[in-house]
Amino acid sequence: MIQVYNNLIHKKTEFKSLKKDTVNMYVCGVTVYDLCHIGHARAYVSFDIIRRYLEYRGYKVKYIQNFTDVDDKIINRAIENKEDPLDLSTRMIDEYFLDMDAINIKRADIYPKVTTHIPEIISFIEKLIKKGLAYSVDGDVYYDVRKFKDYGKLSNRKLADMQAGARVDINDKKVYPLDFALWKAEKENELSWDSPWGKGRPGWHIECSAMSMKYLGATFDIHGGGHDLIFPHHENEIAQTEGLTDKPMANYWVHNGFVRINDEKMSKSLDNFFTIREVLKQVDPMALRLFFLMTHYRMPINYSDTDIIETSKALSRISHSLTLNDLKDDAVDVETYRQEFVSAMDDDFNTARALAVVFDLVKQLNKTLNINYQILLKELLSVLGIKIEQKEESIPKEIIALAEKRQQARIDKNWAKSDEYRDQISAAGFAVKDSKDSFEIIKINA
RNA sequence: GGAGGCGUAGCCAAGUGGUAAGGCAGCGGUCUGCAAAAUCGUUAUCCGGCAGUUCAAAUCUGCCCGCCUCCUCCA
Repeated sequence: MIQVYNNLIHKKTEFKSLKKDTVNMYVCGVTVYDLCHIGHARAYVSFDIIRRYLEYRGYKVKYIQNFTDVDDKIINRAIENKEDPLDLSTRMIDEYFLDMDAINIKRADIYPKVTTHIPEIISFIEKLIKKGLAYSVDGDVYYDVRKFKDYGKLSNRKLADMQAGARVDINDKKVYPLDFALWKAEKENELSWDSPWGKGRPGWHIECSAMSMKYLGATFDIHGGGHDLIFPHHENEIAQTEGLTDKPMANYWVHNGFVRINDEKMSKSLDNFFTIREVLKQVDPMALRLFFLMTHYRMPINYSDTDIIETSKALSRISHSLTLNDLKDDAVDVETYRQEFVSAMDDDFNTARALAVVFDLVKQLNKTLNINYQILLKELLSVLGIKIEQKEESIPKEIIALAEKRQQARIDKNWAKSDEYRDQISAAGFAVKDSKDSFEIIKINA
């Protein structure tokens, strides 16, 4: 039995999909105005794992993830860059895939974009107005938050308490301060579309309601995103969709914890973020993935160079045991390991626990040299999306020549000479690993 | 002010009533000319503090201390 922590009710419950063998999930994607940072990486690794595990357990998963390709940030950045906003967003989508492919995130079934769903968005807004949940003012359209009785149910807050916080926009057009924009009237020559309310563009939240409705229907199984999306984004999505349909939008609301730097939230405004590609210059992409998996997805995770380097060492332990060959094929009990893995993952996708099984398996494989452990290990790693490829490191000819000279010195038992060559090789950034009568050269990661 | 989370070995991190997973580092052994790499073994009488419930608590209750997030765009 799979248990999932549902943020709507703040507890773990048994996972039951609407349709027997299918899971429909929608994960909020990125606003494409810049390169992705490792916070994004964590989010999409988390949901990639959920998706992969559900598939492993026999579900057919339909996975939708949007791109927000029109919003203030994109427009502002495009102005700074003196480039067309849609060129910017298109470019960043390509960059997104480059990063996510590197960390082995399975592609979503559909990546809907705001700019290609304007008619759906407009029609959604029209229905909300018709139902009396939204109103238009001077070309803007706002959601009338007080008309939706469940407003605040996901983030567990009351309208009155939020006003006390008093950090809401002061905007004369709104009837009530917490009302939010569904449609924004065009500002001087900004990117805009025709609508019943004049030229303009969609507000942020409406896209997810309109697009999830289009691809997954009124109610779907899992809605995911970062912890920071709970309010206002997901709260507003619920208001829009459930206000319109009077049905639950999603049965399970799942949110991943933040990546922190020095115990503070990593964010662009604090300027303490690392992009995915910066990190991948330092370590193997799978080390980054493993780093996330070592901590449960709902917990905050502190990022540091030291920690990620430790993780690469753990990763090499796994990769090494995958390279073992000439293994025995005696019958061994492999099922116990598989069951432990499944029970860990069944428990709200507890990858930290699941990895303990993986490492036990590595140890068992090293000890017994039995191929059946290796087969299972490969199976479990693929569920976790850890793809280990035997990289052909290109070793420069001169390094090989040095190593060969050293090997001759070893045969001659000329240890002084041999050590000298080894020093030269390591100075060049390589290490020689000796075995009985041969050697291997590996590149040392800086 | 309102809502929520976290505090477990040197570091990272699971564990939510039955007596502390796993990783990294450290230590000891194997291998090696010596190393490195690899490998095997080992490493918390104890879970922020105090009180309480219980036969039994890291796990439940109360209070306290420390840290973080959300309430504005944000994965």
